[in-house]
Amino acid sequence: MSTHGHPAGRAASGHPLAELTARLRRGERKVTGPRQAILDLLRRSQHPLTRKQVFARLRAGDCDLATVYRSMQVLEEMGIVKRYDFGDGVGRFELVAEGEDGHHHHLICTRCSQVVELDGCFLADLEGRIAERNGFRDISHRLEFFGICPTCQTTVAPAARPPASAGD
Amino acid sequence: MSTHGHPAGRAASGHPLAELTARLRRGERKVTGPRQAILDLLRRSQHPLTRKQVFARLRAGDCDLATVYRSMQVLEEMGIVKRYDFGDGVGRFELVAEGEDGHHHHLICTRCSQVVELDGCFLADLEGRIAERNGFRDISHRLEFFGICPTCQTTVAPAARPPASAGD
DNA sequence: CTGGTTGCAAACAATTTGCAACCCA
DNA sequence: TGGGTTGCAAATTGTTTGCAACCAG
Repeated sequence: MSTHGHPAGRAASGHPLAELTARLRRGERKVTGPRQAILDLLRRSQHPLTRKQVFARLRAGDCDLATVYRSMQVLEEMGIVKRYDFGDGVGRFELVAEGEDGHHHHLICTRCSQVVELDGCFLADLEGRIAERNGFRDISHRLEFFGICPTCQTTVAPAARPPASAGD
Repeated sequence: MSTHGHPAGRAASGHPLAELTARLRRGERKVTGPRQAILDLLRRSQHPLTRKQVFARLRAGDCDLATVYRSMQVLEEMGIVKRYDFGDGVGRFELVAEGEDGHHHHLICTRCSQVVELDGCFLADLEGRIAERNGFRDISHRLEFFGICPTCQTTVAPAARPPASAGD
């Protein structure tokens, strides 16, 4: 497990659109225009997108905002996308590779909102220990890192805030 | 560092109301009725509360909902409370002991929303490694654990959902 | 064909803001 | 007394839902 850089098989061209739509069909769902547009958009994105960002990047008329909401919900239920929370109360969605659970973490710049994908997870043992000590089962976790990226370190501090807009 | 049970000096009677209001004064803020009511409420709570929960538990007329929003913001800016996100998009607030940063994690039951406070943090070294490899500075993180608590394990599964209402 | 989907608008919910009255310092 | 605070209401913003028209299978 590496703890830096872009992941190997995730994001970008790693998901042919055809494979994604096939997953929809297999799940008894229809392959519609809006869904293809959304999947194609996520497919070409390296990092998680908010629903508003997805809507904004769609060509006007491609899909209604309400449909983006409904689609993300369906895709999440089917395990095709996974939702991440960067602590600002806005859900962000990322494609999950076929057959995987998509679990990984991010390093987010609190100045410019740049996102670094961190491969793998390093908390398996800790998680097990915590589950045991507290008698919990089916344990999981959410973990994200925040900091100032190299670029922003050389810049005069703008409006230091938790991650939010920047990419919109 | 322990990884279980209720923390030693946090929560509950650990914060005399007088100490809290003193912190307000020191921060050039006024000690008002609503603020005292909110602080007293947080003081007696073992776990983080949402703004709506705070409002609901106040005696009617003690404070307006808009004031709860404004107060939590002031208290957060002053470092008197810290916000936690349990992944459901709802901010939860917990008092921070004088002079501390309040950093710790939670173990949340996804069935009944019970919260276990986990003392201390075990990611210092990992955090440093990640910062170094990616050239980030002022790094921090958010980490929460989820699972099924002992009680809910013996119960017929209700509406398994991410943590949300339950305590409202 | 036909039921899952979508667009559109209305309904809800959560959070913010304007402003005059109020009250702590 | 004066400026930070508050209550109340209206304005925003984010998310969900009802329903008739539509279209993928």
